[in-house]
Amino acid sequence: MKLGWRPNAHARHLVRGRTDRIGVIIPDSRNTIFSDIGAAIEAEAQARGYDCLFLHSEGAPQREAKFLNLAVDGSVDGLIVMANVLKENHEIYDRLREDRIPMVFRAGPETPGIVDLVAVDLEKAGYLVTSHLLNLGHQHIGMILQEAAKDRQMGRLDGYRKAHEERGVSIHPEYKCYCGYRVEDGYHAMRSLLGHHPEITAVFFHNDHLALGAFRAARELGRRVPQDIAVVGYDNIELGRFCEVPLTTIGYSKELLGQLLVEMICRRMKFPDHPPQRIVLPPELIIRESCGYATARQHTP
Amino acid sequence: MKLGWRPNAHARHLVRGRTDRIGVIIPDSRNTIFSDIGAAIEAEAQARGYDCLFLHSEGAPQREAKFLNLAVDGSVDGLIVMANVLKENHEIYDRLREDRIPMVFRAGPETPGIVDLVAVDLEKAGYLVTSHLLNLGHQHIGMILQEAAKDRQMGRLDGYRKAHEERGVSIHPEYKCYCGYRVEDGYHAMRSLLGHHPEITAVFFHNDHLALGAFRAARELGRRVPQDIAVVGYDNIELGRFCEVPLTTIGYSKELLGQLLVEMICRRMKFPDHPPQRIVLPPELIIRESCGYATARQHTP
DNA sequence: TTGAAAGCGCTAACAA
DNA sequence: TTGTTAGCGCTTTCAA
Repeated sequence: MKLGWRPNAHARHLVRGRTDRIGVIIPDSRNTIFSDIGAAIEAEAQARGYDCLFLHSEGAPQREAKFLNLAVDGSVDGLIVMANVLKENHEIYDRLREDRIPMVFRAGPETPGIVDLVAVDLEKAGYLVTSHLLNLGHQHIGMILQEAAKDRQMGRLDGYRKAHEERGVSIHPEYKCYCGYRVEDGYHAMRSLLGHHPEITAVFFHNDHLALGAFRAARELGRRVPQDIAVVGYDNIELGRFCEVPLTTIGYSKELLGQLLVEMICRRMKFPDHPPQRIVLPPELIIRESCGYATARQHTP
Repeated sequence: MKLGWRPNAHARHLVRGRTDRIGVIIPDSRNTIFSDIGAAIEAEAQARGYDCLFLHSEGAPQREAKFLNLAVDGSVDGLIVMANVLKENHEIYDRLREDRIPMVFRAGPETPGIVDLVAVDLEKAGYLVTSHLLNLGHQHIGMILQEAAKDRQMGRLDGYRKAHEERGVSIHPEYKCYCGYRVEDGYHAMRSLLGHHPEITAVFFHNDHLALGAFRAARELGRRVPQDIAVVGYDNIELGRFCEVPLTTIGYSKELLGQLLVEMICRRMKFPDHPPQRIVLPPELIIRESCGYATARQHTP
């Protein structure tokens, strides 16, 4: 054995037929929820002898397509897809499934197709948030959702509707709007929504990242959070705890989510013919201060 | 040529002796400044025919060491290192340099050793911020820096000192403290610093990410931003524009930074024997509202 | 136990 | 122009 010898990864992978690496496709590198879930995924993957490659599709279908190809060309053994872009690459996903490329998804439970996936119960999330807001006396509740995930938000809207119906409060479809995935988009959506419907006193955002843009919007409109306008997020990212007014939000176990995704991809890589599995995680309402102090002590970290 | 033929990346890389991929080592996946710079790097890399692998060391030397090995085993052709962990892996870096592994660094200009690097002029940054605060009438200015980068902050401190000396304002070494890299660490550092030194009326943070934790801390201490306490960050991340009180900060061209890093790594990969190059970028003071409205119109986006 | 040889799937060089 | 072949550096198998 020569000194200074350095093994070559490609030769090794070529002959072994696998890399012990899994690709993790992330839709938005600036939203720290994906850093959190990514960290959980990586921890579990490490424990099972896999390395992770994090791939940022940034909402671009052709980028996602390129990353999907990494599984085809053998650069990774399997794929965990946290991306939103499903319909644009529908054909590619179909082909991958035919080719038996190991893939698992993190998505809403209503994602179509027979695939392995871990999801959060969005209907329950929508119901928990809306009930909380209605209980606090809000009658005009806005929703700002992410355009890219539009076709997978039925659950959230169902929960919203159910909570209203239970209390006999009428629903205004025009209180719902869609925006992009950047903080800036949350900011503009908030300004626009409150501009058109000043009677709205509470807004439920698609995620915490978007909700962070709401604070400046509210301030510029002369509305104080939470006295004049309530704000609720989704994801429970760290930043939400450290806003000037800590953010009320929906949380779920990121550790468990990461763990399950890795468990699933490992199972799929080992047993390509097992039937697909779907797991739905329960959401939890985390009450901080952005909706008022009513029951603020309950969950503050 | 068979139908359904899929090329194998490893065989290709093995025979070509290169991958056209570069690894980008990122110290903290939750700080969005690295997403921004990463996006700039990737854009430039794409344009030159390279793909990027983003690797999150999360401040752990052994993780960084593992990623460094990707260049050794041929998984990537070169490395862009944005990490802070230099001293723990000093030996490894030395060996990589001896082995002629292409590497470039993003770091403070006082980083030791003869290496390719792109930096921002930290002394000027420290001077700009401190001068601005002194001009606004602040006499007791705190600094909250990142522990992990402690040995590379001389420049920033020099600028701080120079601004004080020019105005004959005395410096209190105890106004300077160090913390971790998470928002939470910024929050705790702020509470602790203002707790021990309530006379402080302005705080300059190591970066925007840490500074975001300051808002909640200030509020809990009964101090309003900016009326009772001024806050300044560094990096100009998007979130800083959308805080309830938009953050005054130091900006620099992330596009140019990314471009230069990629340019440098390409040069290094082509010409392993060229002498190392150092480029220092100018910082720019971006005045928003977190230090008071004095000259607030100047730079607001 | 140790050593030699086959071959993974591709590219590049060379021959036809 | 098109087709054939050597060989990249490893792991695994089989022989000694």
